[in-house]
Amino acid sequence: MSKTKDRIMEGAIALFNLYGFSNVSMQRMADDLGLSPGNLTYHFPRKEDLMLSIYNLFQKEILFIIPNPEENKPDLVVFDNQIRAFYKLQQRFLFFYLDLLEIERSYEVIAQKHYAHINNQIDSLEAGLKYNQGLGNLKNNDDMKTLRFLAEQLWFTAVFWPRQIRVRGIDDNLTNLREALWQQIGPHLTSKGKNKVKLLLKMEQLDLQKLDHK
Amino acid sequence: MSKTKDRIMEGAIALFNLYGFSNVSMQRMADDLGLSPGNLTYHFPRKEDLMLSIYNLFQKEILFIIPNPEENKPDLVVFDNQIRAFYKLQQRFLFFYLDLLEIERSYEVIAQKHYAHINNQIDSLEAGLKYNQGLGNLKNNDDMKTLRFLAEQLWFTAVFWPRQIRVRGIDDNLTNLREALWQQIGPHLTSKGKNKVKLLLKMEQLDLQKLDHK
DNA sequence: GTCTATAGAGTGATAGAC
DNA sequence: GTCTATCACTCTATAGAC
Repeated sequence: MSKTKDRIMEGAIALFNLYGFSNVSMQRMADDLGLSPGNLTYHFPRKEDLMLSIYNLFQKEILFIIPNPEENKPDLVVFDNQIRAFYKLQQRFLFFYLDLLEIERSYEVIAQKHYAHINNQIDSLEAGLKYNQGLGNLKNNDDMKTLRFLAEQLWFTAVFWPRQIRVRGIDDNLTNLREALWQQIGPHLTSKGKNKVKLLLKMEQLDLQKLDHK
Repeated sequence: MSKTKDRIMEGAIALFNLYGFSNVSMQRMADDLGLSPGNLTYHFPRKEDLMLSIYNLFQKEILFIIPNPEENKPDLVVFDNQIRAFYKLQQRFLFFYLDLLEIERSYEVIAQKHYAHINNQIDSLEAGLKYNQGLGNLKNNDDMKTLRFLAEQLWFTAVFWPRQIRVRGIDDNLTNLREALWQQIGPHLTSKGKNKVKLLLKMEQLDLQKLDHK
């Protein structure tokens, strides 16, 4: 991968995050990156080619955080760490979560790829929940349908979080997302699971207090 | 309100729903409505003026379904009807729910108006939940924070529902939305409330069976 | 109220010199 | 690999005749 190609991709991500995917033209990108438009289209002939490269990068990075269903075995602590890592990645590819529908409308190829990706992500979440059911953290009387529902709900909340924040015009932070997600899991936890989560969130508060005193 | 003005607004809503707000130019609208561009801009000098008129219409219609917090006293049956009416309105102003962020990014005036509207809607939902707590349909040990959380979650689910559907490339229907919302309310229902909801959803199934036999 | 015509800026994408 | 120059198109918005 050439150095310039890399620079263009990272620059594009930054600009897309700032102004929104549709509001960054190839022209504007070239200006901001100190490149000629001709050079830009030498590396990425069409805007779609650039988007595709960025999309592949995105998918590579997210599969590192939330792996395929059969490999996803997170206990509650690991799951909380997955949320944190996901939030970070979401900030990095923010435009993607904000403008996803517009991107899908423009590029059919990405739409098709992403449909499959979403199903895979929800399957992974479901597998993780089932794993915790086996560990005794989640209630056993919850049937398959309930866990599937919960997985879809968690995906929904996490993925549309940044858009919701902006649509409402309020401030974003990781704590609120984590709270929203754990709140949804709450009713499905066993008492064992509940204690683990309480400990998890209490440790968090202690850490925060320590930071405050610094 | 002039007849042409009305025709333009309804035509614009239809086109926005079909192709997305950003993908319908004033030019294209004029063509599709059989009007000259000049005539269009006579009635609505800027695209923003048209959007503002549509937004005001939208707000008028939605307040008829979900009134202000102090007037919102829905028992569980009424609440279910509110969901149905909301879904219908959401289909009518579909583009608004799909492209809200893009509209807010383009028109600061609408953004400001809508921030307030959202808070009002969530307040109404919360008031409705509290009312049902008083009726004994919702658990009494749920504190204020929990009900607020639930109200935000319900708003979130309902508002981003159409976008989620499209982003995943799956088919939409009212039943799935209702199921998702009742699923979230489920853990907070008293046994009295649970029975009412069961009855509500069972009656629904009977109705559907009747329709099937027709 | 409705029309034609057009300004002026921005869009993605290409050609060809160096 | 990088540049300048430019095409063909679309966008919002305006001017002025009828």
